[in-house]
Formats: sequence, structure tokens, C-alpha cells
Amino acid sequence: MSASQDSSPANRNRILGSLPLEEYNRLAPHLEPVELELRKIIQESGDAIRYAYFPGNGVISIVACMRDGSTVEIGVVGPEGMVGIHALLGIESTPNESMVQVPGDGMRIRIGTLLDEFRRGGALQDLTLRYLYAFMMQISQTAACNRLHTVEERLARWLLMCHDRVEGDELALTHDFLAMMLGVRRAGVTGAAVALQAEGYIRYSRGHVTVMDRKALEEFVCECYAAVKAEFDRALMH
Amino acid sequence: MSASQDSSPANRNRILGSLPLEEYNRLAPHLEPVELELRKIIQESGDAIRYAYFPGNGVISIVACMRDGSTVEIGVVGPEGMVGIHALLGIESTPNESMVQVPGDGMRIRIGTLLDEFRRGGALQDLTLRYLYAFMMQISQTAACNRLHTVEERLARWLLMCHDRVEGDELALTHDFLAMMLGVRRAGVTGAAVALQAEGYIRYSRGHVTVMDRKALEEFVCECYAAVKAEFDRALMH
DNA sequence: GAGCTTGAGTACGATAGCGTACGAATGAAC
DNA sequence: GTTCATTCGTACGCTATCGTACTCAAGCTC
Repeated sequence: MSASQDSSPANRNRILGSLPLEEYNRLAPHLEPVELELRKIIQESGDAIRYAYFPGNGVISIVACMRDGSTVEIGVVGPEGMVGIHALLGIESTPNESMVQVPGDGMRIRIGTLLDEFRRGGALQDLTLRYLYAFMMQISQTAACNRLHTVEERLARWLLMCHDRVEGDELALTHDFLAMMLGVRRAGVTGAAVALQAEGYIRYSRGHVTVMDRKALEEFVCECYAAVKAEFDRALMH
Repeated sequence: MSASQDSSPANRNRILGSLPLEEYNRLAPHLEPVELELRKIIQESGDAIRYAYFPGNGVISIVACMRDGSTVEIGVVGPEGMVGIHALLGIESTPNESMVQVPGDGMRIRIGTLLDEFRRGGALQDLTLRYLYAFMMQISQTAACNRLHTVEERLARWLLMCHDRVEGDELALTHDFLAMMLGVRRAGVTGAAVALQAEGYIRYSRGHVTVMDRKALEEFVCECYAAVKAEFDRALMH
């Protein structure tokens, strides 16, 4: 029996919602609801990791930062996963930064508390390690995709990954932010966005993208999208 | 007390060599020595993961493969780590491929046996999870590096990472193989190699690179090299 | 030592993306 | 309704890398 009974953030999150009741009940007193506000940095590069976050909805970007300030997204986290998984591996901080791309809500819990449960070796450990595998495949495909595919393809992939984790077809995103995620110029995003819009896949207007034709986007996007999705399905199904 | 007493492959490997004797002795009867032969694929993309490999020396590339046959390396493994860590996360196979880049030797062990020990939650779990963190940082930096840095910088990084894991200054590598690792054309590697050679950093001749001036290479390489190294040191020190 | 295979150097036109910059349009603020 | 900051569209010269292809040299085989 699982903990999925209502639609609280805890139960919209796939990891928390898949826990057996016994484990969930041990964690529940320590879970605090949090709002995930647009553009909020919930984990600063290099800072001590104090909380793990389990989104109920919304999308969070995990970003690698360079010394000169340029950034590249290495993965996204939605209700299927968690932020702060690095800390479960036994380290206290990480150079990666976590930023809210699509606002939502979720639950957070102190890392120490979560680690205690993780180290019991039960369902939480199993679920988080499987998620970790999926996330690792996402990073690894991103590494390949960054090397081999065009800005247009990568923008399409990003939009699809976001769309998968959100209700509705509209996303609040500026070209500037997408440029930071994709690691390209703002003007580069504009060019790609114009192209995708010309094909009728999306519609853009001042910080708002609408996915108009998801099916067509899926046909246009590079293989990386499906590859990552397949690994998520494989690792997280049960 | 640790298991590092002689110079068998088991004890040249950092993970095995850091295990407390009790844990090491439980694993020891199941460790088989293996030779890591140049260019051998020790884990095929999509195949069931049957063994974990702990190199005593040599370098193994973990590679993402695309449908069209193009490949990009996402990370390297040497005596500091292991191949097959994916399986500790609870999955049976992965699309990544593992190939020997610098020949050497090591120990292997059946995944089931290793998983049993991993699930006891002792030092092996701690060591492998910390290594996993370091490896994840390597992939993540590679994703960023692939997006932001030139072929020359990335070649320098690759050579330094290899050099760190090998005794001596000579590596047996063709431009063709480096092209597969860096995800560029063979001619692109040649161009970069010529440039590094002109600066006196390396010397190249028919499948053999020699690192001539490591210090200068370290000054030339992009920040990604030091960033990954710092995370390895941080995660694996004890 | 002749022939063959493998690996390296080079060339060249094509193209994607860069850095930069400027202006237009939208939406919010007053 | 006017002002202003934000966001987007576009342009232009520049560079890195691509795709392809040809040649040359080294080392192995017979």
C-alpha cells in the first residue's frame, strides 16, 4: 500500500507518493510544504545542502556554472524526482545550482532526516537510487546532445521535457533564460524560437511559450528526448 | 585498518583498497582478476550488466552512443573508480558503453554479489556512492564543456585526465579514437593535436601521444579539468 | 624491398553559432 | 495616455567546426 491518497504536494511527487506507508509516516512529520517561486535559486552553487526538495509540480533546472558566469543546464527535475540527491551520496555541497524554471509547490525535508531514512536501506533508498540512475542518464544524454545537435533541436528537447512535467501548454520563459539553460546566446534562442514558431510547433510572445503541436515537436526533436524518456520509464516504473 | 597491503590489482584500486578488512574479506573470494585489453568493450550498450570492474590500472571510457553510430564520451574510469556502478542503482542494463582506452588490469565481481554487500550499508556503500557523486560531476562538467569549449581545450582535458590515471607519459591513441571520444571529426582531432604539438605540450606519432609538458597543458586546458579534479578530491578523500 | 594497410596531415567550400549592436514592440507603472 | 524597462527580432562580420576528399608516411607482411 502506498501513501498516494490525496493530492497534497507530497503525493503528487512520485518518490514520496511511492513510499510504503510505514516509511512515509516516518518522514511525514518532517516534511514542510514549500512554494517554488519562479526563478528562485533553491540551492546555490557551493553552499551546504540543507534540504532536499520534492516538487509536487513545477520544474527545477540543475545548472553547471562556469567561472566567467556562463551557465549550462545539465538536467531538469519535476514531480518525478527530487533536488538534493547529491547529498544522499555523502557529500555536503556541490558546484551545481538549482533554480526554479516553472513555479509550483512541493515538500522539503532536512537532509539529515532524509539521510537517516535513506540509510535504513528500504524503499526510499531504492526509489532514490533508481531516480539517480535516471537523472544520470539525463546528464549523460545532455553531454552528447550538447556536442552533436543544433540549437533548434535542443530547444525543442527542452520544451518537451518541460511540457512533460507541467499541466497545460503554456510556459513562462524568456529567451534570456532559455539561453542560459541551453548555453547559447540570447539571439541564438530567438533564431531557434522563430524557426519552431514558423513551423507551427510553438507560439511565442514576451516571456510566454505555448506548445501548439506537441506531436510535431516530438517528430522534430533529436533522439535524445526519447532516449532519456525511455530510461526514466525503465528506471522509475514499478 | 584497510585492505591495502600488497600491489595486487585489488589494492591498486582505490575503492577496493579503501575497504575495511572485514568487508574486503567478504568480497575477496568472489573477485576475479581480469586483463583490460586495449579497445575491448567490457560493457556493451543495452546488454545486461553482469560484472562490476575495478581497474588496478588502465583507463576505461564510458560512452554515449547515438543511433547513427556517432559516439561521445561522458566520462573516464581509472584505478580511482569502478565500471558498472549503474547496476548498484538497481537497474539491469544501460545504454552507455564501456571501452578500454588504456590497457591494464583489474578485478571483476558478479553484480549480484556486489549488490549484496552494497545493501549491507557499510563502507562499500559509502565509497561507491561517493565515487558515484564524483562521476556524476564529471559527466555534468563534460556536458558544459562540450557546449562551451574548443576542441583543443577538450583534447587537452582528455589527455590530462588520462595522464592522471596512468603511469608514464605515453598513451597509445589514434586520432580516430580520440575523435570518437570527443565527438568530433578525425580531422578535427588532427588539427587540435597539431596545435598542441606546435606549442610543445605533446608529441604525436602514429598512434602514440607523449605528454611533454604537463604543466603547460594544465595552464592551457579549460577550467573543467580542475573543476572535476577538485570534486574527485573532495568526494574521495577520507 | 615491394606492396599493402593504417594513421596522419592538409585543403576547401559550407554552415552553425558567436559577439555585438540597434531598433521595435509589448506591457507595466505612473 | 505617456513613460519606461523588458523582451524580442534582426543584422553583420567573424570563427570554429563540419563534411569530404586527397595525399603522404610509417610500419607490417610476404
